[in-house]
Amino acid sequence: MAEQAETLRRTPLSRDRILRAAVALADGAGIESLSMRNLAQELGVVPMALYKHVANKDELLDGMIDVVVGEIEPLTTGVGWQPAIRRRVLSARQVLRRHPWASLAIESRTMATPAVLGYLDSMIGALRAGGLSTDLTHHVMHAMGSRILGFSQELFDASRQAGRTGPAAPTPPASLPPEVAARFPHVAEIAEAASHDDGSVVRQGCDDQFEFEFALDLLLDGIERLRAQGWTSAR
Amino acid sequence: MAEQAETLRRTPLSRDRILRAAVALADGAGIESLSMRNLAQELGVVPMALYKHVANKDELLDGMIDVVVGEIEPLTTGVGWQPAIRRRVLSARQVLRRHPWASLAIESRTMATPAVLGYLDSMIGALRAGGLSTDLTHHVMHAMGSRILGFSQELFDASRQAGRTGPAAPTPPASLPPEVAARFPHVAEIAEAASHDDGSVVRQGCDDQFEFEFALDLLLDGIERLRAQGWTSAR
DNA sequence: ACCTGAACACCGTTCAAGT
DNA sequence: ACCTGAACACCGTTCAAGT
Repeated sequence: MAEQAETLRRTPLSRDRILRAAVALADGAGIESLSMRNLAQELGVVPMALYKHVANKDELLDGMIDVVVGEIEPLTTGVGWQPAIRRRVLSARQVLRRHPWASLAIESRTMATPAVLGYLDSMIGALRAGGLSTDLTHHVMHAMGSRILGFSQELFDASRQAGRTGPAAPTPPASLPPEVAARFPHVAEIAEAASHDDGSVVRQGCDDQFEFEFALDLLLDGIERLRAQGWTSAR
Repeated sequence: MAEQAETLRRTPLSRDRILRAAVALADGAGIESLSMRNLAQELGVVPMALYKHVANKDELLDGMIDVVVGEIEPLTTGVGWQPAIRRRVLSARQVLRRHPWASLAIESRTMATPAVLGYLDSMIGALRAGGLSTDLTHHVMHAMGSRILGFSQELFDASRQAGRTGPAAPTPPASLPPEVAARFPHVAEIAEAASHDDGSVVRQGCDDQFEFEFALDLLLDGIERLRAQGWTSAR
């Protein structure tokens, strides 16, 4: 009877409630814990109940991606294209850091969800408004790749480790085991440099935010140079 | 008895034979068809036989990644750092196009396999030999991200669609459905431009190779400019 | 000591039976 | 008409039983 009371009090299932529970589950327990069965249990319903609101697991993932993309700040108006794009990409990055599973999910899905298209559309609009030709804008969107959505596909990305959550741990380069350092001397050299370049003795690893902004600005500055030169693909 | 003869003729299992069969299976049938059970069947052995040579499925994936990385051309010597890096990255790209499952596999694994470290080590060596400081080299490696291994994380990447194999189909931008075009006008505009910019009437989509090289050169040229300026992070 | 069939603890999803 | 338990066709991996 306590169960009956609980059932009565429980908010009825809805697509929205399912998506928010799924995002919370993936954030908290890792994407590998997100199964239809686990999610149903979390919501206190039978697994099959979910299928009334989402067609299948892929559609669930698409919906979760849309929730995440919806958390990204809108474009700032009244500034140049470069700071506007820069600010929004960095906002996207903050959002993706709150949902570490999302970047892999975005990559493995086909990517045609309305929220993602809307995001891309507004970014393209900002580039066009900044004076980039359709030609340049097109290639720029390709060149930015997933970085336009705030993630970078770094090869050593701690947040990518299965099930990890919370703020990323310092990345490997600092403090390589001696046998690894001997075998890969060039890796060891820059790891050494990275761990000392703030003068501190403590190992610090890499500053993810610095690295992201370095790459972002390398791209944005290069793009601005092409725009100013009137670059065209001239195919 | 025919079975017995077959058994006798059959090459004995080895880690190497397992890895090559796994790569062939993933190439041919898609990564989603790669299960320990399927792989064992392909090799004509019982699933448990695989566990004598690989500890588990993750180690199998690591081994497969090493096979793929081993196919990348060595660095060209006797040219500047920029053409040397450029050539090798483009070689890596060709390899990854033969193994469309590999980029996602690389991203989802932790990435500390010896073959990958060896590859990164030689790339770092080439940058250092080209006169980049350890400081700049470090940030450049982060900025290149997965592009140093030849893949780009584009948001619309046909080769990323589950199970797809062979050369990538032309990417979406050409020929958007009218209702999509109406809702996302900026996306439609550059899609339109892309499908017409060679003067042909036929839709062509995006030239993946062009886009990849555009982004690669945008980065490499920006890096060369920083090197020439004696850039330092000055943290 | 080696090998392997059966079993365990999971999946996503279908479908028929129950209300 | 709606809901759902059981079932189906899979997983990766453990483990004990058989040789």
